[in-house]
Amino acid sequence: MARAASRDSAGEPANVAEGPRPSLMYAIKQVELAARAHMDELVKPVGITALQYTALTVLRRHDGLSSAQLARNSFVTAQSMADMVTALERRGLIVRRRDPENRRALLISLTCAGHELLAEQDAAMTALEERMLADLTSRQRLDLEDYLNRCRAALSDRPSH
Amino acid sequence: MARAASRDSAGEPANVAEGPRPSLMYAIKQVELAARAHMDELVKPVGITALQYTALTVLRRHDGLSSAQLARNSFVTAQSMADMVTALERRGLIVRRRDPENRRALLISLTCAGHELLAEQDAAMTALEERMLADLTSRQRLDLEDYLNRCRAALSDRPSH
DNA sequence: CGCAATCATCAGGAAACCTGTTGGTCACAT
DNA sequence: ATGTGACCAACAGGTTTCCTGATGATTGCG
Repeated sequence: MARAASRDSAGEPANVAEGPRPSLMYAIKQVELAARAHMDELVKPVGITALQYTALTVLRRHDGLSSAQLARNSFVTAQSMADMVTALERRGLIVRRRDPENRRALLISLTCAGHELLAEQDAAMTALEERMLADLTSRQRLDLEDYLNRCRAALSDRPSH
Repeated sequence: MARAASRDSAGEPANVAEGPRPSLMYAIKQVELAARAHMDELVKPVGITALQYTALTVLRRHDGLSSAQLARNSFVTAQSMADMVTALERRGLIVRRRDPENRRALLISLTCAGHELLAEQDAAMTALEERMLADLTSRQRLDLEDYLNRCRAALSDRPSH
């Protein structure tokens, strides 16, 4: 394994040349990296990556998305998402069918196998999130989610008018 | 461009099959993805990626880290980090020298060019973070940082004892 | 009808990961 | 002092994820 952050570079070291530098974006990235590392270990036995798992959960919530919509949701190009979609399709976790109302698009749905795979992971993922939030009160968790949603909205494009 | 999340898959759509599913890890990931997309656009003219930029900022705060320490900080293997380190070295943004007290390790430092590159990006990065936090009060920003740090700590290895 | 926008996809390539292995160095306990 | 194990860097070889650029099919609209 040896993936976990050991003790050396953690904590607050000695030679910090402090400044009024962006710190919150870095804090978010650190939490995301740590969470993703744990997620990767959880889903590795199933043979998918944390990225693929996330895409599957998005499809569970929003059945019938197209590959292009999925790509925008993850801030990648349609070509990048196509790689992952074909991989998931080859594994039999999703199926695609022509949109009857828009013959350009292929709508993606989870297969039974896809639903089952997600269901098997739910408990572990909930436990992981619970571990992450263990130090926070219910009130603080709600606030955190609210703050994060506001950050996401603020970063949406559409600078003005 | 065309990288920004358009309006279709955003917002709260119709067919949400809601459940008590992990939501905060997903919220964090979404903010990180959005921030990274913006960062990538900012540093693209300089010819580095958001990942490389982040590594440089880590080195600015902690001069003299080894490649292995850097790897742990980013939750990747030493081999993965080696790719990026050699890229940054080839570009003249960092230098490596043998640790006099531990002849295994190579300590990494920013070059003048590396420091200058970071200095040029500081204003834009601060502006980006300000935009992200525009909707939050000072108090809420402090709370958000505190909550995130607690999440990161809770995800650190060392389950018990 | 023509034209721009959108979706999927092919081609080719770069970046960022990985496993596995080797050799050098260090700490520590036989 | 001699293992032995942990650590660091690096080489080899490979996969996944992402990119730009181009193509063809479809759609909506002026």
